[in-house]
Amino acid sequence: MISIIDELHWRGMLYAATEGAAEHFAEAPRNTYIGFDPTAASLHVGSLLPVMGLVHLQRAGHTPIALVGGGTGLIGDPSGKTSERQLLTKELAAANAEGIRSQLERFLDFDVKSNPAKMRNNLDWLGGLALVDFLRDIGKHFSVNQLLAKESVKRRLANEETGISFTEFSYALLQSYDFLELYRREGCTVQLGGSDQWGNITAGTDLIRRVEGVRAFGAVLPLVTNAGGTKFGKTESGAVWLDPALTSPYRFYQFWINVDDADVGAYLRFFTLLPRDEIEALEDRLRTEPQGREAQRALAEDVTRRVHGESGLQGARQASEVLFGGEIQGLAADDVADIFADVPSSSLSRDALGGEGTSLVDLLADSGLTTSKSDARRSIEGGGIYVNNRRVTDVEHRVVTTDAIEGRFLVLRKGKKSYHLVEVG
RNA sequence: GGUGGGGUACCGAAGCGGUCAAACGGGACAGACUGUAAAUCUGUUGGCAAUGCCUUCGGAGGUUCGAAUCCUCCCCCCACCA
Repeated sequence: MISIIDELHWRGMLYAATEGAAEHFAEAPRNTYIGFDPTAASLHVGSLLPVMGLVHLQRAGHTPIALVGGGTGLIGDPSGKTSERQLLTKELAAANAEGIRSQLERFLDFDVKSNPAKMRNNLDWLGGLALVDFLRDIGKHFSVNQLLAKESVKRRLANEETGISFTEFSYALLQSYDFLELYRREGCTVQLGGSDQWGNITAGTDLIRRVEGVRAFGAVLPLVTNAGGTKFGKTESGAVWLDPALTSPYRFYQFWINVDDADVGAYLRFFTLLPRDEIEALEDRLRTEPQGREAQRALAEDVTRRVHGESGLQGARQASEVLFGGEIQGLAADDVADIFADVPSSSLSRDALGGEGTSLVDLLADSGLTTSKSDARRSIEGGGIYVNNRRVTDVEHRVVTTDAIEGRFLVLRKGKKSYHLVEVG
C-alpha cells in the first residue's frame, strides 16, 4: 500500500503534520476527517485541495470522513478572517450542507466495501448540545490564556474596530469537540485541513488526549497560491464553482486551460491523480514546446471530467476548440447551439433585425458583454469586438437578418475569451 | 469630552473659485506580440438621443455669473490630549 504521507509529500500537499502522523498512518488504515464549511450551496475550486486530500486518503486505504459543518457553520470560524462573519440561518446552513454532500459524492466512493467514505454533519451533535454540559465537560479543558495567544484571535483583538465576538472566540472549542465526537463515534484519529486550521486541529488533538487519553494526529495542506499574486480560484466573474448552474462546464474548463505556466505543475500535483512520471513529462513538454499547452490541457481535462463527467468535458472541449479555432461561418446552426450551450445567451426577436437592423452598440450593452453603450463604443473603437468571430470596427455598425447564422444565431465576442450567443426567434 | 487632521471615481492619491468628468499610480478592460501563458508596449477606464447634454468629489443647505474648491449645520474616520 502506498503511504499517504509520501503521496501527499511529493505532491507538495503536506504543509505540516503533527509528530508521529506518518507512523500512525503506516501502522493501519485510519479514519480521517476534513471539515467543510457550508457557507454556500456549492464548493468552489478553492475547496478542491481538501477534497483531493480525502480522495488520496481513500486511495491509500484509509477511511475518509467529510464533515459538513451544519452546526459550526452557524458560528463562523475566525481563522483567516479580519472581520466578524455574517451568521447563516439554520435553514440555509442545512440546504448548503446538502449541496456540498452531493458534490463530494463525485469524488469519493461511498459504496466500496473495504473503506467507504463517510459523510457526517456536526449539527447532529452540536444541535442538541446542552450548554452546561459542554462548559463542564469540554470548556474545562481549554485555557483562555492559550486561546488568546492564537494568531487568529490576536489579530482580531488588536483591531479595536471589529474585535471578536464571544461566538467566534469559542469556535476552536467547537471544532475540537467535533474531533472528539468523531473519535468517539467513528474511531477517527486524524484531522486534515487547510494550513489556517493548524491551531484548531492541534486544539482537537489536545482535547482528545485529555479526555480520552488517546493520541490523535493532524496534518495540514498548503495554501494554494498562484504566480500572479491574485487569489486562487477567482476570476473576473467571481469564484469558480463546482456547481454547473453557477459555473458552466465550459467556463470551468477554461479556468484550468488558462492557468499560468508557473502554476500548472503545482496544480497538476494538487488537483489530478496523475502519477509522478506523467506530471514530470508534462512539465518537460511545457518547457520544450509550451505552445502545445499540453500540461494545461491535461489539467483541465482531468479536473473537468471528475467534476462534470465525460459528457460535460466533451462539451466544454468542443466549444473551446471551435471558439478558439476561429471560423464560425461554416457551422450549422444546430452545432452552434451545441457549442454555445454553456456560453451566456440572450434572445432577440426576428423583427429587430429586419429593415435597418439593430445597432451593434445596443446589442452589446443589452447582452452584458459591455457594461454600457459607452463601454461598447470604446470596445469597438479599440478593435475588441467581433460578430461571428469577425472583427467590427465601425461604431455605427448595424446587425441585420442576414448576419444571423441560418437566421437563428449571432455570436458576439469581446476580446479573446468573452462570448455571448444571441438567439434570434 | 478637548484639540488638530481628514472624507475625491473600483482602490490609493492630487486638486483648494472658472480652462475639472477631475493629474498621477494601482487595478480592470481592449489592442500588439505570443501559446487562450507570463513579461513588455499601446489605448481606454461616469452615463447618454454624443463637436453637445446629464450625473458625480461624505450629507443637507448657502455665497457666487460660476463650487470638488468659500461659508453654515450634520454624519463618519484618524491622531494627540483627557
